[in-house]
Amino acid sequence: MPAHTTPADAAEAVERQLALRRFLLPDEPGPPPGAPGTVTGVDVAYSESEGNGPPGLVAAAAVVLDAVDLTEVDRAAAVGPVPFPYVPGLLAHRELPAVSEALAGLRVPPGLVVCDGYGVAHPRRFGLACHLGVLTGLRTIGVAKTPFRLADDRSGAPPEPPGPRRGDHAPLYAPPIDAPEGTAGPPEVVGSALRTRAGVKPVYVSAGHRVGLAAARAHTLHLARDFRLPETTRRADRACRDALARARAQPPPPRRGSERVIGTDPHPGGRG
DNA sequence: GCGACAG
DNA sequence: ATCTTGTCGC
Repeated sequence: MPAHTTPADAAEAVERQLALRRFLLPDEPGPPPGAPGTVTGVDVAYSESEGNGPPGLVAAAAVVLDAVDLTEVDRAAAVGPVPFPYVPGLLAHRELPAVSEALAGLRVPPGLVVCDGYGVAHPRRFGLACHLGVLTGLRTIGVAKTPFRLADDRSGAPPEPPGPRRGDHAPLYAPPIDAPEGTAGPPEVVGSALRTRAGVKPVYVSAGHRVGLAAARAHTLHLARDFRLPETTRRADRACRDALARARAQPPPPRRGSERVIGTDPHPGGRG
């Protein structure tokens, strides 16, 4: 699989998604939650691009946990200039260059990768979790903190909330994609609003690469036993913030190719 | 045309 | 995501 190159604009970014989507693999029986192995969390943090001051930076971190006791096994980070503007539906092009770099820096197999965002619960069924999976070949799932407007109607109505108990879940629907010609079939289930803790807002789970929705939910529940978010996401969030803080304190070293800077593509382009 | 819109 | 004041609770 070719390395992710930064699209010149939104149209090109969408084309890239549609092309890569062909390589997305379906559910496959992987290690069940808690089975011996590793599970990895990835996340990114940004620094403000203050006019003529500091350039916009994106720091990514990958934290590997022991799948049995959730203790940390390894971690890696990467920092580089923000390669693409924030556009709903195109998040992968903004975050994945740094995330891939961080994953490449790990010394142990990542196992299942838990992303902070969506998988197939996406306008084109190719959220960042799917994108990362296709790029790396790793098994991935997406766990987002807020709902995405995928409603089959324009009411703007949020997803139906899941039941009140931990483990309760409700379907996330989206209009059919790949509809031949106005063949607007029934809405499809693309994810789940999952209650990981009683009395707390749900998280939004969707399948990524080589992992189905049921397995994605099961893993999420296992990783989010004591908190609303998966332990993987919590650790990665902390790690990328730390990495960003270190990068800001120690600006880019002289050009000697020692510290690899990534995403050097200028011309981010804009929206439509 | 206008609003909504993962992180 | 990031920026912020303030409040509640262990």
